[in-house]
Amino acid sequence: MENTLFDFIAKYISLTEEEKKVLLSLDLFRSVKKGTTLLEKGQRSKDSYFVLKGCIRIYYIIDGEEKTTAFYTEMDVLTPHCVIHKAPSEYFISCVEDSILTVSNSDMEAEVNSKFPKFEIMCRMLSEELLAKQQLDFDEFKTSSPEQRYLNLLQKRPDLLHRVPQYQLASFLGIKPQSLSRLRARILEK
Amino acid sequence: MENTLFDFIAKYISLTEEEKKVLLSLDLFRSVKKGTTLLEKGQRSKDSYFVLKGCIRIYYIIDGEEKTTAFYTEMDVLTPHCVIHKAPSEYFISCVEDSILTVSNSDMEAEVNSKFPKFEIMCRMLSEELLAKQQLDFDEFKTSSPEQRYLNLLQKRPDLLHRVPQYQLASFLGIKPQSLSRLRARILEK
DNA sequence: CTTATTTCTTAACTTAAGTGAACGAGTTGT
DNA sequence: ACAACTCGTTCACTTAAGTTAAGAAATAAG
Repeated sequence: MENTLFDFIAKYISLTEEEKKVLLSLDLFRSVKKGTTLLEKGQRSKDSYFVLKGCIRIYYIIDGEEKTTAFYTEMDVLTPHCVIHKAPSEYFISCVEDSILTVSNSDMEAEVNSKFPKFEIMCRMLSEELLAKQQLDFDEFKTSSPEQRYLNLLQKRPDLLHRVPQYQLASFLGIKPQSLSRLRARILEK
Repeated sequence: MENTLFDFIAKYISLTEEEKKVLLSLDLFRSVKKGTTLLEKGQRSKDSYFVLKGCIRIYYIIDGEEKTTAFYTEMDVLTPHCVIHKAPSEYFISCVEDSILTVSNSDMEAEVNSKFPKFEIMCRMLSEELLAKQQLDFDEFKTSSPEQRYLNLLQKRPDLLHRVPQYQLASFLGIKPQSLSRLRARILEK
């Protein structure tokens, strides 16, 4: 479990044993049950998440309807908008499966970053990388139809289709659950 | 012009006169004519852009059709995906209007960052902020209809509607130019 | 095990976006 | 000044997503 975290970090910087100890002393690991709400709309949380195992999602409630816009699975990092912009959260975060996460708050991160410039560098690299990747995802979404998006998801994150309820997948693809059902039936006919 | 840049930087860190001189000595400013292509698909560029004046866009060519997915105007920063991932670019970048930009390459940035940790911090803050903001934009796109997206753009970036050709706006909104025309006519009837 | 609740699918109908084509306005180039 | 081209709009038609509703299947609760 610790190793999953250290392997992830190793993609960006190399840590000494000392530094690893410091990290572990922060007591970051959390087990979270399926269905748990990690962040509510309106809250001013400072917590960021790294998924070691399991799956969490971002969702909105718009006109009384749940709209899931993002899923985070193994090795994904999620820093909520409200943490960065110090404003009440526009969305909810909840646990799709029983999960193991690291939870770190921004004050703590600021302290670690100032003590170990390495971490600052890692954070910069990571967020630059995520920004560029998300840009591509957004572009792909804009330039394709719901059916193409579904087929694309089938290629890129096939696990999601089984791990996650259809109605959450539907809004993730920007459509209604009924449309997703129909779309899948249409594809099978071919 | 230099002041626009320094004002932007001042939102994140404070610079000494010395540091400002170093920045200016890098000769970052460029004037670019409307229609100029800054980045071509397939290129392995290392250049990032900051828009002081004017407008640039990202576009793809898919099945022979131009698909514009993003516009960058005054005070916007653009680091192309290929710079971060060191891979050939998937998209083009071109100048929508005569523009004034700063152009900086990633080697230079790495050097500045290592000499002035302040810059490293600024880059981290900036990309975290952009990532969180883009996440919200993406969410809003997913959860709304083309018409809602258009009305939303009318609120948030009304200037774009006049600065940019309709067919580019259409793909930016995820639809065809004909649909945008129709949609606007529909709104006017109300 | 049975009941209740949630989730998924199907269907009929409505609405809006995609498609192909035509036309006029504006621009560019010769 | 004229032809060529680009861009925006409109129209008729096709296709797919939204909506409303009902029923089947799977899950959770008693």
